[in-house]
Amino acid sequence: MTKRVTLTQAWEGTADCLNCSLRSTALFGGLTRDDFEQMHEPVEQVELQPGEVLYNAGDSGRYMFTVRSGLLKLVQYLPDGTQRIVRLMSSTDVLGLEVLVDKPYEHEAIVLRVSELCRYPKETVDRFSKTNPVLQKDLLKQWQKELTAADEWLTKLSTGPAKKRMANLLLRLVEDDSNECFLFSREDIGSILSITIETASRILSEFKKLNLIKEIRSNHLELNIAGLTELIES
Amino acid sequence: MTKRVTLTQAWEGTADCLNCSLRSTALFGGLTRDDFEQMHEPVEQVELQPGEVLYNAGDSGRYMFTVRSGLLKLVQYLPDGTQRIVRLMSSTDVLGLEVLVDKPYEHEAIVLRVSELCRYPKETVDRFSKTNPVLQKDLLKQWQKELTAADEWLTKLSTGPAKKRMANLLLRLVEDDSNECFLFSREDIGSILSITIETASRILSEFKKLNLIKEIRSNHLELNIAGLTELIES
DNA sequence: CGCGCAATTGAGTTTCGTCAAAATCGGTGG
DNA sequence: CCACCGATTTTGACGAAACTCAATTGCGCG
Repeated sequence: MTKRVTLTQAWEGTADCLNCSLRSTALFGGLTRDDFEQMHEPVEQVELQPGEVLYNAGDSGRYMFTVRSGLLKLVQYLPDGTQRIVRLMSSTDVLGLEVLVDKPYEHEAIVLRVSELCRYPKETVDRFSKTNPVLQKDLLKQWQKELTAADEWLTKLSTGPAKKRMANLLLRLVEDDSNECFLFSREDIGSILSITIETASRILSEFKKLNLIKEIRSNHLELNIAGLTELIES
Repeated sequence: MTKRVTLTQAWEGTADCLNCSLRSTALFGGLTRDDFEQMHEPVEQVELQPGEVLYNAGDSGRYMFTVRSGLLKLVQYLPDGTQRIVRLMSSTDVLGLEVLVDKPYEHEAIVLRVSELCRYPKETVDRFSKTNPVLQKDLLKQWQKELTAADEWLTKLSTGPAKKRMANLLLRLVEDDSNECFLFSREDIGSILSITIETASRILSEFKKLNLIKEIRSNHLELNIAGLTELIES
């Protein structure tokens, strides 16, 4: 089991949205200085450590979150107790969209790597989206982004033989414009690809033998992108 | 391969949205008589036959669709040619939300059972959503509905052993308030559960032996709901 | 250095896919 | 009405892939 640490850290530090480096790609890109000054409740910013739980499935919260940096996992559980990671969230992704339509959080959100998040109440989004068509459209875009990600998760990471799924995962984890990526625990890999930790380990060992990957240092891989791509298309 | 029939049928018959029986649950539930009269392009209605293709992945269309009755599948393809059904759409579901954010259709939409659809251009939705908060919220709800469905598809129909996945599929296909359901081709079942047609067939045979299902007539099943539920939770 | 946890490796079993053959279904035409 | 055809489904035998259980190794940290 992955460690569970309840989130005790206080949300401290009001974010400086106007000078935010992500502003153009984030949800509040279309808001003006005036808008920010009119907010009843400021956007708060926080840094979270691996293992911390942002929220639990079923919680009825009023907060939404934008990822500034880092990586989180969204987890759901099956009736028989099986755990499944249904999405990975990183920079510019929005967590908790569902509270906007008055639903409780649908996943457990757990931090995988040190992450910086912005937090804002749904009322803020609600209010500005009524009059601001840009925010309105950005909301739809975020939702569509998540839906596309969900479909890709299904087709690329949950269909076909485990080796191809693993190759797809590795390519997805590549930090842009490089051929390197960081891995996480076999437990998490298994829960993403729906395989056991043993199979995950075996496949990675085989990939090393075939020179498809090279372990630079612990959990830091150099990928043979061409080779992995070929494997997927075969 | 499933049959492919191109959609030649003309869209005929303007829909009577004001008296639509689905109006309260559909996208235009919040519009008034005035709104409907102001539409540049009317909502059109059509009936489609099994096998007909509503749109292809990659098509850049301007139409969205609401399912009045029937059943359609949304299909995506993998690099190696594998086909995967990523969602089933039935009454009150909306197809083609992605055109609202100027994306081409992300799936191939194919009719599984005789279906009645309403068709409307995205401009209509765009225009009314700007001023109509109800439609605005309904849009978000539709998106969230699809996202939830996508997550459930992943956890229930794509995780764990094939028998449990099949049981989950059968329970999902139950016509409400009964214990009966209609099946489709083994090909489609396979493409939903990511198994071969042979495994699909074998599992159904075994379910019959175990009295988990009973075939009333061809592809029409009576389910032992308690038994299937137990299987899933074991 | 040694403890604890995660990861790897191995052996045996189960599940599922592949290939091939037989059975069934639906429709068509004699 | 029945015989026939093609397509789909079912069944069987075998092999490959993935899981389980168990033992071992490796790593981080006190």
